Amino acid sequence: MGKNKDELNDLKRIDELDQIKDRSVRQEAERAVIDTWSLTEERRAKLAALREAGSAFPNDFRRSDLAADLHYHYANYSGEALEAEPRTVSVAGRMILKRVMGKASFASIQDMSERIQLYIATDVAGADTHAAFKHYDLGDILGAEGTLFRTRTGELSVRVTSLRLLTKSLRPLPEKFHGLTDQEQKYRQRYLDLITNEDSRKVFITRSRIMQAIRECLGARSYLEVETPMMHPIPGGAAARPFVTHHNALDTKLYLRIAPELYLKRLVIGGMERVFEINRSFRNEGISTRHNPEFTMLEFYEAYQDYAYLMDFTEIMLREIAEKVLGTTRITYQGREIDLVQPFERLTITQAIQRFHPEYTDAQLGDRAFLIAKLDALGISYKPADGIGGLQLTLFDETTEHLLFEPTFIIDYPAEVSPLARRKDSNPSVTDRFELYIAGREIANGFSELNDPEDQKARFQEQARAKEAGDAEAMHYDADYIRALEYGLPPTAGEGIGIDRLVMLFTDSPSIRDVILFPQLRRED
RNA sequence: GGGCCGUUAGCUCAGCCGGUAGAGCAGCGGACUUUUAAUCCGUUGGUCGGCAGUUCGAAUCUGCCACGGCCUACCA
Repeated sequence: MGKNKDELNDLKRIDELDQIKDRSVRQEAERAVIDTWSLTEERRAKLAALREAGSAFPNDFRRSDLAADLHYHYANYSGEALEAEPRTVSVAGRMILKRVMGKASFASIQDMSERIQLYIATDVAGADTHAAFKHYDLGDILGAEGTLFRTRTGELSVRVTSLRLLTKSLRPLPEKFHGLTDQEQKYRQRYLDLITNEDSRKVFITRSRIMQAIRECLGARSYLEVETPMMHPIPGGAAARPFVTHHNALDTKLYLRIAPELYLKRLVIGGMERVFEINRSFRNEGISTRHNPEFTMLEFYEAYQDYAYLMDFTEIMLREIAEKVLGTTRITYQGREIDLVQPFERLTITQAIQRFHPEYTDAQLGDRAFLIAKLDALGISYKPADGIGGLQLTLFDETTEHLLFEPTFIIDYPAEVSPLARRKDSNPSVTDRFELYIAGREIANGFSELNDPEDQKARFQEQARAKEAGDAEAMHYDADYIRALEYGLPPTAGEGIGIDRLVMLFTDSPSIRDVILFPQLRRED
């Protein structure tokens, strides 16, 4: 970057100046350093003056109202009504617009809810207050007391009687009209993005409401929210490469969890028949517009239910969230509309492939040699050891997944790629499992849980063999989990929902970084 | 990891076929008592991402590097 020199950098450079022996070169360099400071210099001087005068960072101002509450509450009050019966309020927030005139000025301050306009007139607030105000800078945190009124254009405003500078801002804000547009800076300095871009603020408010709606939805059905370890001695519950760390006192290797699944099922064994967890999982894989190394997942488990129930429930939950958060089940994503009120289609992997590629026959999709030839021809890589199911899934992932814009459950995943899912009674080579796709992306993954400890043991052993053979994403053998299963896991259905992707969908965000406050970026040096 | 695009004032951006840097906002000084991206007058501010090369001369052309964005590959 280099263009955003912070104070530390400047100090570093001043330090470096001492190394410069040649006097004229040094003077030149000193001037350069001071230039980078010039924009904050003025503000630092103002802060110094505040310190001289007494309390530069007061903490005794209390506000009576939030901007949005005032706008809402007085929406129907005319200017006359407000003048007839003056309402005294105190408001506080960051000054984001400033319009100074000779003897009266306007400022817009922004609090957590919204903006409200201040009117600072010499004849009401006093000449001293107005004079002081003129020296306040955009970005300063102000506290104001006054009475409500309406301006000529009808905007609800506070006619200020007293005004205080609560926190001096030393750095200038991004340009007021365009705001901050540089993507990198939006992510790195999210606070600036939040100050200047209302859209961005709204995304994170929506995110918070989605979390709340999920908790309400599950809470209403007697689910217990729990927190299980994020540091795992044996990573499990998903096929993914983990992050590795080390515990000093225990002198042991620990992994950041790739999924909470195995711990949550231990809890079901323990009698918590309905549990859920919303928190981060970590996968040591690529970063993209759809992947952040740490991502938020909801996982929930309910005893005495199966994957068919989960599909019904998922539809209900998504509708409930949409109604609560957006007030409608119709969402627009990147210009296309999705109505969650329609029942979601349910297709097997081969049905889905044939839906978009009718040229494939049942016989071809059931023929291993054909699938291999096709994948080779398409230049798609696959695991040579895979059976028909695995190859079908690879073909699906590469040719069909991204076309599933309408909410669609893909059902009956092959057992070989579903080591934790229960086998289908009518066909043990597939499982009672589904994945939900919306807007071409996997949003959820659920199944009837495998609760046969002996089958689970065999599947772990198979995974361990694959790991030996070099599959970095294959699962570890987890003896403790098998021991837990041997006590008896009731028949259970469990599901994981990628929260970040859900939020992307609900906020019409094209990138996962737009819905994560501080997405992982390369180090800034 | 691969492909494409980008990096110019604190912010948002111009800058042609190479001739040595511009606007708006912010800042500073001034005018203005209902503005709202306030307006008007004046003004400060730039190692043009870094390094090297071509050239009399590079923000501009070339190469390498750094960082970012988008697409792409594994995954949710």
